[in-house]
Amino acid sequence: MEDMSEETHWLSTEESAAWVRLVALTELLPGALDAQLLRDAQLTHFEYAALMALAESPDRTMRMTALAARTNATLPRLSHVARRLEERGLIHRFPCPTDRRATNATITEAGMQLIADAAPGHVETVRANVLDALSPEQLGQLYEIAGAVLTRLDPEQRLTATSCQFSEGPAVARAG
Amino acid sequence: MEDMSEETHWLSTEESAAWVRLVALTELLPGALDAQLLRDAQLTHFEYAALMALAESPDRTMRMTALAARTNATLPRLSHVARRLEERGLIHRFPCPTDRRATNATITEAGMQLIADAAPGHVETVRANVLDALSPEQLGQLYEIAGAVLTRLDPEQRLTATSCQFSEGPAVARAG
DNA sequence: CGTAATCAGTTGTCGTGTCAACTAATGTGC
DNA sequence: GCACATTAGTTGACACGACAACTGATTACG
Repeated sequence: MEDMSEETHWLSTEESAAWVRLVALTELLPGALDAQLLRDAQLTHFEYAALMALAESPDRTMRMTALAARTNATLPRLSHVARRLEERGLIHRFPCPTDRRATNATITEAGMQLIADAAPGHVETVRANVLDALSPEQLGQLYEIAGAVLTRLDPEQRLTATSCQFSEGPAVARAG
Repeated sequence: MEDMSEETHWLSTEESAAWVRLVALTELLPGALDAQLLRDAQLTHFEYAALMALAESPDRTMRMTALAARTNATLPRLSHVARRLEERGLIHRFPCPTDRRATNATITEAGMQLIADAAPGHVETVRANVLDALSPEQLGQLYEIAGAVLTRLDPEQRLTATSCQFSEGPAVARAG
């Protein structure tokens, strides 16, 4: 019963079982992250990630386009989010001196303070919902598996090209 | 340097690396699924999953509340989606005979036809973006890892209590 | 029983993301 | 150098999901 190059290659029992769980995971995890951050810092996980990206950048500043790539956002989405964050005083936007089309965004002191305050609770949520459930071996397996999948989903590695986010002495905690 | 039960236990390098990749995965995968299904069947992945759940149910019928739990939707969300699907003739809603508060939803023949047509492309997308990147060992590891995490995120196993979705002779293909 | 509490579902409002259109600046080719 | 294409970013209109308020039916209880 080989494929005729038109017949669908349906999922095996093992494939289907793993897939169902992965879908459930991707369905539930974002909501859990958003819920905690919204409750404790009035930030979506996306806003938190954007502020983190700025906080970890040289001069705490990034071009809008670079920040959009880093956070997997479209430019219009980032523009809307940036306007709201700026209205809250968490970031500041100013024209790029070298390219007058471009806009730079900087995280403010208030923004640094907010994510510094929010980071511990966020880390705790990550541990409680994910990391604490995994053995050290599984942590490494997850790293490999997610990396393999991201080769397909994110070939240019826009999202994962990052200086470590919470490891060791966190830049945010120091800065706060 | 033990915790004082108030100090944040920051992520290790390994934890941070795995976490960043998992976040990227959960960020990118839903968009990839939605993009293919919207292009080929004008369905979001959520709508597709809801129709699939109906198709696999006895009598192709489910209570709204049960369908909401099965798809991790709030009832208002499902109500809106159901109205749109009904307007497109893909499902049919009618009052439950035994409980006059309740509403039952049935997938129509047109709905069955649509997901039968959409399923091969969807399976192909799942393979191309995820399964083909993993070894058989990794598939099993993913199953275990996602299961462990879901113990935290979905203790009642609402999302994963499912008859296998695409395995073997798929009910949808038979029915279409 | 009859009243209160709960449950099932729908509807309206609002916040957020997507898409298309637009402005403005930079690069390209002849 | 001057059109033309491309790039960076913003804005407005629309679609979808969350939350709250609401209707109507069922259950709990005294």
